[in-house]
Amino acid sequence: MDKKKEETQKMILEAARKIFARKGLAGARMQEIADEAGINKALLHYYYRSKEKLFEQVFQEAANKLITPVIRFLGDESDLFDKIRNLCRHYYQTLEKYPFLPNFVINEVHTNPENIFKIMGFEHMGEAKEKTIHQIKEAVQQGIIHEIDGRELIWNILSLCVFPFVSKPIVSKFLYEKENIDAILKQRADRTADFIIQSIKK
Amino acid sequence: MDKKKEETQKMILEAARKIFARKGLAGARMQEIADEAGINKALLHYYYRSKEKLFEQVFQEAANKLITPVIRFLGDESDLFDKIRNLCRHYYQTLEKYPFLPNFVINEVHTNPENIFKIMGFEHMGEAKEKTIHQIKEAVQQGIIHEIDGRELIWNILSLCVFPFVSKPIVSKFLYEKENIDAILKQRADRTADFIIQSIKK
DNA sequence: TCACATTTTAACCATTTGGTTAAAAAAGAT
DNA sequence: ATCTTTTTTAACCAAATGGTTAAAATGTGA
Repeated sequence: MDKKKEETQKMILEAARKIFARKGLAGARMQEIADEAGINKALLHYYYRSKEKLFEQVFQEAANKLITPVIRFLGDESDLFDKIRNLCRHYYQTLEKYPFLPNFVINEVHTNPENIFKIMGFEHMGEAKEKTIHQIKEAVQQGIIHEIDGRELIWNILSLCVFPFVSKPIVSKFLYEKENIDAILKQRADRTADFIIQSIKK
Repeated sequence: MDKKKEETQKMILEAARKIFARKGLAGARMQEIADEAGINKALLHYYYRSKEKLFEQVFQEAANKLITPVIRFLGDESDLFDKIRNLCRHYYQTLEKYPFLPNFVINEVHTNPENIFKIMGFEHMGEAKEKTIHQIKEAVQQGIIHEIDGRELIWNILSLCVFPFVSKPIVSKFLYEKENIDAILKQRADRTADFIIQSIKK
């Protein structure tokens, strides 16, 4: 009995993910989510009281899956180059599964930033971030990599990992017209890490 | 008399830009745009018949300002490294003036891609793109740069130029907490070009 | 079969929102 | 001053949409 309950809830969440990703919070329609989930509006509200509640749940779940490992990678003891490879692989792997996530964040961070920052757990980011920035500074001083600001490097990594997913529809149209862009994206993870390491390595 | 007409039209377009950027097409409210422009809804509809028309105008104008120069840069005869520097400078300069543009494209390309592709003039992109891709291939063969696929390199440039603007609110929060992020963004253009060139240069 | 939980149906409500309209008012030009 | 254009006011409409409700139907486990 509980199985069925959980199953429908999963169906709903999956449908909500899809629709919210395509349309954003404002653009998404409860009816559309219900249709996508193969149920009706009444049942949708039976499980998730309101659109906002549903959105929050979907968003939080996805954001945690992306951010928690990032914090872990930034904070661990591994070598800088390994760290970059780990981060790239994680981003590409996770975003392959949740390609809607960046659009989510981008969409909603512009509408109500305060709320979104609360939902995304940025609490433990501080130390992890500082650790990596310190590590970069050391690598510069030791002459392992070229002079670069740690935050700038992190921002570059983020850009090269996330934007390809954000720009997928456009790039697919004007760069990879008839090819399978998902297959191409899949191969990018390690090459992106190489691109970054090549740029900073002395 | 015509001056006033044009002025209000400009006011409206500027207000619409702001609101559409923050809320997207679906999230934007005509009343809000009217308020932002300092006029009333009736006058708004007097000048721009419908929300869709208004959006199309705003979008087209902005998109052209971004894309037309890109096509020019991709298609010209300059050296590959200069080309990269030109592209980075153009993106950073233009997006500093129109930071809403990427969100625009991202938002709406997910809702109705066909329509958006029509509005954005991708017609002349083909040749320009091919020219640069060919140039990259030659540079690889001549041993000037490391082995890299032209489209991949272009995608990287795009990511490093556009995503910083897209991610500004988030990065501002968790990387540059109390600093002036706009000032930091401004300095990124040339350093981004260097980062790219450093990565590919042999 | 009985009791209970899940799901559907379908009507309904309140609010928001894009858009219209017509008349009055304000501003400009001549 | 008068004629025209721009702008405001304010009421209004229709459609879409989030959300509710209650009863019927369906399924499930004991």
